[in-house]
Amino acid sequence: MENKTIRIKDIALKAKVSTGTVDRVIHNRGKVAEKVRLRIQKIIDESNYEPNLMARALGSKKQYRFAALIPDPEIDSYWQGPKDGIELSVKELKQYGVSVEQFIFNPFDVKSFTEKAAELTGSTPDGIFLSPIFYHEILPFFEKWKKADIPFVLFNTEIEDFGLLSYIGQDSYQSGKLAGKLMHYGQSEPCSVLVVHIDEKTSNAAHLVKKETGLRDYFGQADPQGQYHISTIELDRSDPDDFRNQLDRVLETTPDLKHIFVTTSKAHHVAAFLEERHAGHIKIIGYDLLAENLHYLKKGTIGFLINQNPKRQGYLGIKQLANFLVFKKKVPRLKFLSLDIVTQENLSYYLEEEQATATEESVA
Amino acid sequence: MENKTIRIKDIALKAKVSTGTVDRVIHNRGKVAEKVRLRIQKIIDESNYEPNLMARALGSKKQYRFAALIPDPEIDSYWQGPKDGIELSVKELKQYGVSVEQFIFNPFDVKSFTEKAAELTGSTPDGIFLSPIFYHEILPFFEKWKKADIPFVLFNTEIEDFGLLSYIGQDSYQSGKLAGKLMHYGQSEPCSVLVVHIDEKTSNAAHLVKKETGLRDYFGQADPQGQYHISTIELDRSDPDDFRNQLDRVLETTPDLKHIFVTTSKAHHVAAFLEERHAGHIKIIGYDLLAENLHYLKKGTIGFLINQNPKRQGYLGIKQLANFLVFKKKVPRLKFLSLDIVTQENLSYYLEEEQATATEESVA
DNA sequence: GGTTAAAGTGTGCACGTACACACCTCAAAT
DNA sequence: ATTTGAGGTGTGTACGTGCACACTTTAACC
Repeated sequence: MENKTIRIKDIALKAKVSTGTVDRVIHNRGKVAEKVRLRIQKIIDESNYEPNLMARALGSKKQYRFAALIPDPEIDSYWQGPKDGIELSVKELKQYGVSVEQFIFNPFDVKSFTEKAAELTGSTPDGIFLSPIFYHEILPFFEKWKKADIPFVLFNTEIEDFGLLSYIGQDSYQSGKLAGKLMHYGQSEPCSVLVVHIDEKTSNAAHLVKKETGLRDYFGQADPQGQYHISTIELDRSDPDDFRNQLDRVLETTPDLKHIFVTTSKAHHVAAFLEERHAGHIKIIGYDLLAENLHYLKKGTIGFLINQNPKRQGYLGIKQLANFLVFKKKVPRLKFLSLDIVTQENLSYYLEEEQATATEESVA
Repeated sequence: MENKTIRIKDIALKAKVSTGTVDRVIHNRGKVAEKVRLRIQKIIDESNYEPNLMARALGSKKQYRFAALIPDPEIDSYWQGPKDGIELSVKELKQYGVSVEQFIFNPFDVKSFTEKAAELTGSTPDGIFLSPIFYHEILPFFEKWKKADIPFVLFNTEIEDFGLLSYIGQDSYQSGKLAGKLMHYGQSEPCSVLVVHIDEKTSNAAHLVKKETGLRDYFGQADPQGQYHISTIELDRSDPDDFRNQLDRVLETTPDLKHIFVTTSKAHHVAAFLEERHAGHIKIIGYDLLAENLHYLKKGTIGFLINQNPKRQGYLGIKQLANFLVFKKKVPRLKFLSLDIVTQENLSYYLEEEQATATEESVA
């Protein structure tokens, strides 16, 4: 019934004014007599007018410059995903005048991070997209952006309300629980479980701690008698000897170790170690579809990988900014991506998805 | 560098013709001198011109009428997913002049199916989207559509090449393999496994057979000695007594039964039966996030559900038609959706996704 | 050489919105 | 009484493409 799309022209006709005046009311610019403004606004509301985004984009030559602050994929290949996602969304959005400047920093170098963040801030972008992997260092920048009224979207690492527009990523706690479930399912007798944090200090990476807590809480509920024994170690590959020694010690002292949960995307390092030690009875659950991880997933050393959808995070993040700034839509403050369980058997579909997202999506 | 988007006007300028002539070359309509056509085509190719879809949609008042042939969600709630997906995509595509007429049939009544299919054909739509759940009955329609040059997209149930534009759904064989993996993972000693087909005759539902074959092949590889014993039954709820009797017989004769694989979305019926019989040690793997299934997933009777993404199937199917007809893009003949493993722990994200797809997607 | 039709080409408007500019009105200041 | 300026309002063009229409050229025929 409401077949006819209502246009500015129709509103103008109804309100007995020109399209220009309606335009002024819609965009809240220029001068309009209060009486007329009210009359027009009422008609707009009642007719639930929806602007034609295509015509709008066509007529407007406004440019939106976004800035993205991401770690160097050359240094940690995990970050290739978000980067690809960003570039994919740009491809789709450039028709609407959106461009994204990337600021790449070294994830192992705080100075590089702050430098690039400062550089980004200096470029006065219209919107910002970043992974705040250095918690303490990023806070002052949040303040600045807030003052300058530049919306920013976080991804991958969640930080509670600091004036951010929205967060995109996983619920770390819940992913830990899921890892627990996967270990526990089908396990007929209790065993020991090891949690491994690699290459990131838990003091500055709250999401790793959340993952561990999730796992422990799962067993807390599923195994109230505490028959499963859970221990934790922090490893650092910068000292290869220490890396092996620590793991060796665990293997020796924990003969009934059956499962290892690696909270970062570096599960493959643990897998390589286990193969070396011929400990094929121990299964690993880790994160992310890095080529190195997939190698061990196919061999069975890694049982499951939880996909954090890095590409989708990048894609949706930029989309989110565009939805807010370009399309003036309301955006959810929290966007939790699904916790995809990846095994050898369903792997290919998640890899394919990485490539095929482009053609299927569409405006809204 | 390649910053400037190239327009028809630019091409016309370069080729020393008017925009009208370029338009004729692009759309292959009207008369153009061969020499000029080649000259223009060359410039188009070299400049990798991409038409501005917004301007195109704005200027064209062409309407696209699609038709969807789907089972009645009132009768089998699984089909609510595709229906929602269809309506979601329409919401996004109506700006481009796309509308979809739905033809709803009774999935348990062949006559209803053929009737609606005939009705649909009579409406001469520009594109067709359907789930060909009655294999034999749909073939003659394929012929008709092929002759009338109406592209059709299949979903949910795959049928090999019959002139279809593309298929959207899961790789059934692979999903059976995945079910095998999930059963086998962590299972420390061999056991018996039961495959259950409910409410669909395997003779007319090739995808159910594929699932079973996938499961059997998994164990064939993972358990070459054949220590796991796999049996199959076909159930029909239209005869409740027979339903129970058959299951009871299996329980009696198979004391080491640990896993049941239900190949349709009806796992909840088996779960209800198991609870009645207090057979909590048997775990079920089934398909799809129906409310009834979720009930038992949360209680643990159902261990995993494989999500077939019904909503996404509907969404992408219509999108696919639009990509082909409206945006003149090439579309893949096969679009396998991911095999999502759903448990109690990651359930909410797949449910949320059902709602939140709308705002995130965009043209391309 | 003139008529005719077909082949080939150019022009101009429409789509719905944004925005610059021109204009009109009326009161206050000169 | 004229100027000034601000408050209001309308008009027209641009955005890139699709498409109808009008126009020009070419060749063929009597």
